[in-house]
Amino acid sequence: MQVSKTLDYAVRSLTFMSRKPINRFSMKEIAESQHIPLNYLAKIMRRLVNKGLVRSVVGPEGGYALRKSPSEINLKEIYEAIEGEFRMIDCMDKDAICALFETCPQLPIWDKLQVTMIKTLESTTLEDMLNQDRIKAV
Amino acid sequence: MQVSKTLDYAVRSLTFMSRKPINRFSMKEIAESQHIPLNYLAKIMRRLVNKGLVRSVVGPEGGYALRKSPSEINLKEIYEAIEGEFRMIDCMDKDAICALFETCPQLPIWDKLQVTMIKTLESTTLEDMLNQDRIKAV
DNA sequence: ACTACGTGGATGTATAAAGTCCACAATAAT
DNA sequence: ATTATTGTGGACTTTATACATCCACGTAGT
Repeated sequence: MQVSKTLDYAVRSLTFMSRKPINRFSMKEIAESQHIPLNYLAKIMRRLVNKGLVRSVVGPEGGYALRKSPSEINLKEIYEAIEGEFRMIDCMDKDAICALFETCPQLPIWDKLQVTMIKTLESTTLEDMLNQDRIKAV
Repeated sequence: MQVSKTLDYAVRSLTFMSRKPINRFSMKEIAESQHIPLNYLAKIMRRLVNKGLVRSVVGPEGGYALRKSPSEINLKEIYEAIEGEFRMIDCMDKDAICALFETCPQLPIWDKLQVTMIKTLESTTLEDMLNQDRIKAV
């Protein structure tokens, strides 16, 4: 029940891109500013591109740009681009039919928790992150 | 951001113990009914005993019993017994001083999410699980 | 004394997360 | 056209953690 490093990297990168009104950030630029291994970031960016959160341009002067404004990109989209559909828990027997399914009192509870999480993720956008600047806050 | 199998095992076991007004469940009994490897369950139970959620009796006719009523045991306690303190995310640089800390716009957001999660976990008790019986519900 | 049962810790295994590498494709500048 | 730059796609390796197993020991009921 933790945010993976990979998801953190993705959020960081997108937040970084949200901060300046520039529409082209090179992978190198992002990787260095956010302390992310370049090749690993490449992999992450591909997912964001494929899921339509980010546009990419190849070649010299190439790089990435957000496809939507920061206020229109929420954490749920980012989560799903990186990790796939959000599921709080898998059934005991992940691959076969779970013998305990019918009398599984905790399932509905995890479901409820899941809904809560999804709603919260959905209602938090990149813009919200921008306004949280620690330096300002302190 | 997922419930681990181990936590699931713990919740299952405690829920199982909540269902009947008996105050002694052998490890074997729990393991079999919940399809949990016996030796692994042993390890889990030790944590629950150490954290004071469960009382144990050694020897013949020994076993486990809840120390509190199901309505007084919430998910947060169980989580913490198994996984330790709830943290949504670690700083980028887990072991050293994180270079990005001061200008880390996402930290406050993860904190907020964390608070939401903890509150929800805290307000859900074993008793809530009991009332969720799928068979009755359908 | 014997048996049933939990304890504690060491050890092993499987799976997933994190990270690396490289040949290739696209494009801007020369 | 050629070259330099930048992203792409996938294979591969490494490392960490979750999950699981084992066994010698302590305790208590008979």
